[in-house]
Amino acid sequence: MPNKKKIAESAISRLSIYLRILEDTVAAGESTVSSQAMASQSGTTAAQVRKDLSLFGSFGRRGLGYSPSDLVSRIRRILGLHRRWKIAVIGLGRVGSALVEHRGFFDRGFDIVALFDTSEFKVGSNLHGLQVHHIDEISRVVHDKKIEVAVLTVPVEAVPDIIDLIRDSGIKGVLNWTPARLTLPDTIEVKNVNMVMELEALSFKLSQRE
Amino acid sequence: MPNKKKIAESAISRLSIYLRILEDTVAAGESTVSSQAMASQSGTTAAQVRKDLSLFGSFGRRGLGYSPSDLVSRIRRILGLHRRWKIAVIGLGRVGSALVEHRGFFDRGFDIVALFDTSEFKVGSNLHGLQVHHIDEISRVVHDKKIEVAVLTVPVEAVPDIIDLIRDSGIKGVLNWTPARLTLPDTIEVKNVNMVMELEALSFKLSQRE
DNA sequence: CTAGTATTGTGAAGTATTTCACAAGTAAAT
DNA sequence: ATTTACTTGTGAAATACTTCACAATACTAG
Repeated sequence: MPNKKKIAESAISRLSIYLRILEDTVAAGESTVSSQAMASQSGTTAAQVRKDLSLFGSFGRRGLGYSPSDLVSRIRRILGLHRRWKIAVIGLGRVGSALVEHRGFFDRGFDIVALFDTSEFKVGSNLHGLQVHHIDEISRVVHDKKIEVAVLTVPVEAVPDIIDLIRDSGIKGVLNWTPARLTLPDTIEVKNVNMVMELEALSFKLSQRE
Repeated sequence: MPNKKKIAESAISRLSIYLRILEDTVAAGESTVSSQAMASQSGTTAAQVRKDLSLFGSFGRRGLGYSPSDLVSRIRRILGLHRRWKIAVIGLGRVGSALVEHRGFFDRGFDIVALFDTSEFKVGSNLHGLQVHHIDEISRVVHDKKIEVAVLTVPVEAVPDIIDLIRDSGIKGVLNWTPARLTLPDTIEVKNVNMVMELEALSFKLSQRE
C-alpha cells in the first residue's frame, strides 16, 4: 500500500463520493461493481476511479471488478472512518444549532460531544442533550472528553477573540464555517466551508453565459 | 479583456477570497494594495494573484500595485455580483431554516425571496417574513418572482420526488446541499456543498499523520 | 482447449494549473 | 539625470492531475 505519497485533495473528495455510492451498492445486494459503474454514478470516468483507488492499493480483480463491501471497508479505512471522531461545535447561532441536530454527522462517524458559546444566555443551557460551555473552558473540556475536531460556526468578527483559545486547546482539526482565514499552526488541520463562496461561483458561471 | 477562455474553478474561488480581503482593505482606507499583500492575506503567492487577475484583464499599475476600490468593483463584476440575485430555498428543515435567517447571503447580493417545502405543517406558514409554498408551486413562483437560483436543503431521500419539478421550473442554478448527485440538464448549473465530505477530508488528513 | 467478452492496474501521454523569472513601468531620493 | 526600490504582467518552465491505451487476468460458452 503506497503511503506517504502526496494525495490530491480532489482524489479524497472522490473517495467520499465513491464510498456513498458503494454503500448503496452493498445495500442493493450487488456482489461486484466495476469502475465503469462507479464512474457513471459519480460523474467521473472509469480510468479516474481506478487511478484513485490505485493510489492506495489494488483492491479489484482483473476481469471481475471490485467487491463493494470490501471496497467500502477499504475506503472507510483510508479516510479514517473505521473509528468514530469526537467533535465540538463552537458557536451556537443558527447554523451551529442546526448542525448540532443534524443526523448526518452521527451517521458517518462523527459524534458531537461538546458545545461552546460566549453568550451568557446560551452558556449553561442545554441543546440536544448537551450542556453549553463557555469558550473559556475549551481546553479543559477538549482534554477531558478527548475531542479532536472543532466545527467553528461563530460570527466572523468573533474569530480573533477565540482563535488563541482554539490554538491552545489541543484540538487537532477545525472545520471552519467562517469566512475568516484561520491563523493556526500547521499541526492543526483546517478545512474551510464557505456557503457564500459557492454561491459566488454559481453567480460567476451564470454570468458567463450572458 | 480576454473572455470566453476557460477559467479554472480554483481561480474563481480565489477571486472570492481576494474580494473579501479587498473589501477590508478599502474599509481600512488603504489606497493601494500589492499582489504580495493580497497573497499573504489569502494564503497563496503573489504570482498566483497576478495570474488570476490577468485572466480577466490588467488592473494594476507596474511599480505601484492595485487600487483596492477599483479591484473590488472589477472582481464584483467578474463574479456577477454587480447585481442582486433572487434565490429560493427548497426544504425548510434545520439547515434550510438556518440559511433563511442567515444575514451573510443578503450582505453579498443574494436575496432569498421564496421558500418551498412539502410538509403540510410548514406549507402556508411564515418564516422570516416569507410564506412557505408547496414545492408543486415552484414553476409559478419562480416565474412570477423571476427567481434564478435554488438552494436545495431537502433530505436526500426527497430528491427523486422533486428533481423533475426543479428541472422544469425555470431555475438556472442550484446550490445542492444534499449528498445526491443531481441529474439536471447542463443548462442548469449545479454547485455541491457537502459538509460531511469536508469532515471526511479532515478525517483523512488527521489519519495520515498516525 | 480456444475464442470471446469483460475488467483491472498502470506506465505513458496529454492537459491543466502553478510557479518562476524577468522586462517594463513608477516613484522617490540624491 | 541617475540610481534605487518596488511592483505588475506574462511567456516559459515546472508541477500536478487526468485520460489513454494496453498487457494481464477472469470467466463463460462452445
